[in-house]
Amino acid sequence: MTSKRLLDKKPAGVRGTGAGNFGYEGNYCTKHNEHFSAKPGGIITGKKSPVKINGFDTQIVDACSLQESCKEPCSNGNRLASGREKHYTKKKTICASEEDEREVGPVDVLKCSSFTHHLVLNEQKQVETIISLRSMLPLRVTDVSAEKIYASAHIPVPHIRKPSGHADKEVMAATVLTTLSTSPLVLNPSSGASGGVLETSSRGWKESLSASYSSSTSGNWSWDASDQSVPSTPSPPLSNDVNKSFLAYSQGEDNIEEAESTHFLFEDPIRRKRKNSMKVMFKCLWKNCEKVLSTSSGIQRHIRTIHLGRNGDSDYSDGEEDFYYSEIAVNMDTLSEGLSNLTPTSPTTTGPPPIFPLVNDMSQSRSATVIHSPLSQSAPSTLCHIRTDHAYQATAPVSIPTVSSEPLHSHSTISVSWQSPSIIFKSQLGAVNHVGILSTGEKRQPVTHAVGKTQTTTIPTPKTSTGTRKPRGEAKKCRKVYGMEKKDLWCTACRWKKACQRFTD
DNA sequence: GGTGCCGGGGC
DNA sequence: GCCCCGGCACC
Repeated sequence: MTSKRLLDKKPAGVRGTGAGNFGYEGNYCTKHNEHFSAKPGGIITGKKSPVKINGFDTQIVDACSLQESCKEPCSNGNRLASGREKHYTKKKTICASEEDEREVGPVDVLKCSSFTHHLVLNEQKQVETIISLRSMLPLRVTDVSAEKIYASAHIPVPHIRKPSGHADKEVMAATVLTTLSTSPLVLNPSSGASGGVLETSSRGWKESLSASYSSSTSGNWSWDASDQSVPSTPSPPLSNDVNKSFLAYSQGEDNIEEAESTHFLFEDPIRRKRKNSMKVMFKCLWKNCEKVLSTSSGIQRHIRTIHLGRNGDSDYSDGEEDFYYSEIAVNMDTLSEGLSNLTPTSPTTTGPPPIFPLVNDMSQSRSATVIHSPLSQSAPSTLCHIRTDHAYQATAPVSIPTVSSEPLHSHSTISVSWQSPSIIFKSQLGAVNHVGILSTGEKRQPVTHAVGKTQTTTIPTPKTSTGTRKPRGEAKKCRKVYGMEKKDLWCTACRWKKACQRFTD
């Protein structure tokens, strides 16, 4: 998901935060795999149980107004009431901010103490929504017209802003997210598994909290003005921050992607260099459909016509298509690299042509796997051997057994024999599934990390490209063995001042 | 200083 | 893709 897209969505997401509006309209921030179904009357139910958070009571909302309000904002793409199983795309809109809830005034406000929380709405019907943590951020867009639209006649619409504590929480949330987004734990792709990210991020979150806030005796959080430098790095626009950092929480795999966008925002030269090779593609998430198109309009049209059975010529879109496709970033460099690596260019290359692992599994597990594991998906499903005595590029026999029959999240083992730098295979899908930060384009890794390690250790990190140099081999090289006078006996790599291929450690 | 080799450039 | 070389780190 691109930050841009989120930004684009934001105005719609926060629209109508006026009084009386609970901010449900279109602001159903969901996790990817959250499936909702619509009950008669437009009541949306989720599979999760309602949760009371921090002891706050639930809100009472007129169901009709809710229904009404949840239709309108679907302009942002998250309409939930079609009755059809929705495949939510990763591009999510900004949830109703807590600002919304604060505006409500007397109505008790749910506090977001977890990544998602659910609002239970009475009037004999249950409504659950998932509202993301980022909803706590001060996204304040006052739209009077939206107020009119969404304000329910049945809901008392206090215009009194609920004071104190909520604003503090808002600031706290902003700081938390800011801190997260600037935390190396989040930014560093080497954090590995998403679980680790969550854990470490959580820790940093707590630490940053304790560092950023001082708690008064009344129990209210107070902002320490002297500590506003806590987000030690220049903060990008807060709205971007919201997206990035929250996703680090709620969408484990997404943090990779989001971290990438973070780098964009921070103008990291390295990232920016690679950014040029990134191309956003749009993948149809419809079951058994792996259509990937380069334009959103194209994929929308595809979904409309193929899957929704609508008139494809019509540009009219109610946004439903948005649920059925996902943006994926394709690293064109690694794409080409992977293809060239997998192509049996060497006469000694054995084995069948690489078969790209197919997206069936992907489409089933959907976006969660889109950026799941770089190597498990990037490696060809066949055992790929490359052997050549010549080219230093091909270096050594590299076998990458991967198991296409296993779940994608199972770890593939990478075995690289002898000194050769490990070749990170990037098949087409691998490149596609590599989103951002994992696709460093690095082909070579220090050999010390290459042998007998799982994929997590072979995932290139930006740091590996700088600073760490391959230790010098102990074995004599062609130069020493043959001497300068017999340079023609040297291996090609030695002649080219590359890593010797003949005498390896 | 010699060596290994990475990164980059020319063709 | 082949070939070369500057430059850097290691020994």
